[in-house]
Amino acid sequence: MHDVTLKQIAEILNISITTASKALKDYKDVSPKTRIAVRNLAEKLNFKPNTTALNLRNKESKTIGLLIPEIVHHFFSNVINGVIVEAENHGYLVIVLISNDSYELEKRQVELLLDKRVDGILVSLAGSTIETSHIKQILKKEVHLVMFDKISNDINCSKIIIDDQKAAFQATEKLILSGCKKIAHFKGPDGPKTSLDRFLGYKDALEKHHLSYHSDLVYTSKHVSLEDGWAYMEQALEEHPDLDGIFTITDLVAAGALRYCQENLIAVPDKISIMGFSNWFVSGLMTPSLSTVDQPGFEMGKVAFLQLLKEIELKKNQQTIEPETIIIPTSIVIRQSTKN
Amino acid sequence: MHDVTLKQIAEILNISITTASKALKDYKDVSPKTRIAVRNLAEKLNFKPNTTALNLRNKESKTIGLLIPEIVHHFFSNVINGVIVEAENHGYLVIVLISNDSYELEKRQVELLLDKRVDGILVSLAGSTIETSHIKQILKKEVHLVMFDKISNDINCSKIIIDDQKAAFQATEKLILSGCKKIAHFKGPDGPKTSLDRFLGYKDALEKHHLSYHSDLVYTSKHVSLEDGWAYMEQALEEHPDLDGIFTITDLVAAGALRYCQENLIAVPDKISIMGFSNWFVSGLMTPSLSTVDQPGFEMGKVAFLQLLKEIELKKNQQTIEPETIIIPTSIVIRQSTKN
DNA sequence: CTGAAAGCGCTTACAG
DNA sequence: CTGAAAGCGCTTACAG
Repeated sequence: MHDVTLKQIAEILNISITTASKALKDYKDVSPKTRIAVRNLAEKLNFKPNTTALNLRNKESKTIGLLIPEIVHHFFSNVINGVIVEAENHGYLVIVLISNDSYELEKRQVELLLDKRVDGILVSLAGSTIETSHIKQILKKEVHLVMFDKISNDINCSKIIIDDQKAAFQATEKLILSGCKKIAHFKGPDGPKTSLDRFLGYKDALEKHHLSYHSDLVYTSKHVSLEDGWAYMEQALEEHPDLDGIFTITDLVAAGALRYCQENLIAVPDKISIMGFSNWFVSGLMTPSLSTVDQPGFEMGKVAFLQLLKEIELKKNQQTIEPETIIIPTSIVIRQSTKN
Repeated sequence: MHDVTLKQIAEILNISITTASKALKDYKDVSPKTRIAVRNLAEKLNFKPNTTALNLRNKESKTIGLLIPEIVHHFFSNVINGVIVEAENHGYLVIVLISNDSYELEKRQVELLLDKRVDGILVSLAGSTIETSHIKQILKKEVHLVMFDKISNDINCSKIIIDDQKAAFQATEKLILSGCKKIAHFKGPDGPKTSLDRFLGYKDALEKHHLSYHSDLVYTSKHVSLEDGWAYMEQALEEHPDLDGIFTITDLVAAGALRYCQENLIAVPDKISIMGFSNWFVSGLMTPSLSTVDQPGFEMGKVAFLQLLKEIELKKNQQTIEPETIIIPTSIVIRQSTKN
C-alpha cells in the first residue's frame, strides 16, 4: 500500500510539507502558482490524505459504532440500513457489532468500540442486560451515545423509541372494536421495557373498554419464538376454549400461534383473531396474512444517527447537549388475521 | 475524551515513554521493578493504547470493509452475521456498507473504504454492476479482497460461492423425481452469474431426464419480487394450463407464485409443485411451507472472513497469495410445496 | 509567501 | 537496564 503522501508531493515540487498541506487546504497565504502546482500534482498522483493520520491529529474518526442485539431480524435489518444510509450521507462510516442478546458480549463490544475511538455509539440493549455500568462507561469517556428501541431509563442520553404502550393499546383496541370479547396476551419476558409497556397497553385497552383484565389470560414467552407462539396458543385454547383474540409481543410469536390454528383447523379470524407487533416483511406473506403494528425501523435508524450527529456537532461548537427522547409514530396494519 | 496516555504514565513514574512502552510490551530489557510499576499503574488508570496511533505506526487498522447489495434480506443478514462474528473472534471490526444494488453507490463506497485504509474488503456485487474497474482498484492498492456470492470472473481474487448450477440441477431434479412432467422456470435478470447458472442447472436437469427444454417455459423476473412471482404464475398457467412444476430464482418469487395459487384455489403441490431457492426464514412459515435450496449465508460469511484473514497474514509473512475459490455446499430442503 | 518546529500517541533501532 | 531520537502522515501556530 504505497500510498502517495504529502511528503512525496513536497519533494517532487521542491517545497516544504507545510506548504503542500496549506495549498491543498485553501490557506490564503500560499501563492497561486504553488497552489496550482500542488493541486495538479495531487490530482495526478491521486493523493488522498491518510485518514489515520488525520484521526490522530483531529481526535475524531468519522466513524460510529452500532451495537444491536441481533441482525437476522426484519426490524433490526431496517434500523441498520437507516443508520448506514444516513451516516454515509454525512461522511460517517459505521462499525456494526451484534450482541446476540448476550450481556457478556455486549460489555466486551462496548469496550471494543471505545478502544477504537469511535466518535459516537448507537445502542439497542441485549435482552439479557440487567446492569448498565458498561453503557454508563461510554458517557464517562465523553463518547456520544444515543439509545434506540431497547433502552434503559437509568442512562442519561438521547433515546429514539416508539410509544410501545400506546401502540399496544391501539392494537388491542382494534381487536375489541372488531368484536373480540376475550383477548389473551402473549407477552415478552420481564426485563425489557418494551415487554412491559406492550403489556400495559393491552391492559389499559381492556379496562377502557370495560373488559375485565384477568392475569390468567397473560402468557409469558421466554424465547419470543415461533415455538413459544405455537405452544401458548395450544395452552391458551385449552384453558380458555372461548378465547376469541390474541395480541402478541411480536410477529414471530403471532406466526407460531397462527401456525397452531392452521394445523388444528381453527378458523382465523372467524373463531379467533390474531394481532402481532412489528410488521415483519413476512407478516404479509403468511396465510392468512397477519395484522400487526408497524414499527418503522428504517426511520428509527435514520433519526438515531441524526441525533447522534447533532450532539457530535454541538459538542464541537462547545455548546451544551440536552438529551432528547424522540418518539417515532407507529401505525396499525390490518390484514387478514383480524376482523373488520 | 481525556484518555490516559503513555506519556502520563511515564511522567507519574518519572521514567521515559520508551521504557513505559517496553514494560507494557514484555520487552526483556526492562527491570522487573519498573515493569511491575508500569503495569500496575496502567491497570489502575485503565490505560488503553490509542488504536489510531497504533494504526498509523503499524499501517494496519484491524478493520475490514463489507460491501453488500442489500441488508434487509435473510441471506445477506446471515452473511453479515457470519462475517462480524468471525471477525470479532479474531480482533477485527467490520464497517458495513450497502450498495442498494446501485453501481454508482458501489463505486463510491469502494473509495470510502480505501480512503479509510481498511486492511481488507469483502464484496458482493450490486445487481447493476457491469463494469469492475473500481473493484480492480482495490487490488491495485494492494488491499486484500475476497468476493462472495455475487462475484465477477474477471477479478483475480479469492471467491466464496455456492455451486448455483449444481444446486439448481438438484432442485429441478427433485421436482422431476416427484413426478412433475412440465416444469417452468422463473429466472432472474440476465447479468448476474447466479441467474445464469441457476437457469443452466434447470436446463441440464430437464435434459438429463429426457424432458425436452422449451424456452417458452422460462420467464425472466426483472425485479425478483413477490409481485413478479405472482404475475408470472398467472401468465404461465394461462399459457400452459398443464404446468405441474415451478422452479424459481429465489424464495421471494416462489412466495409470489404460491400466493397466486392460493388466491386462485390452485392446489399446491397436488396440481402444481413449487421449489424456491435460498431458504429464507419465512419459507418455513408460509402455507404450504416452501421447498427450497438452503444457501448457508452464515457459513459463507465466516469462510469469507477467514479467507481474507489468511491472505492478510500470508502477506505479513511475505508469502505469496494464491487466490482460491471455495464452494460452500448447499442442500435441498423439502417442505410442503412439493410432492415426495 | 514560505518553512522549521511541535505535536497527535505510539514503537523500535540504537547508543550509552 | 534506560532513554533520546526518528518516524508513521498529517496540521497549524509561529518566525522570518
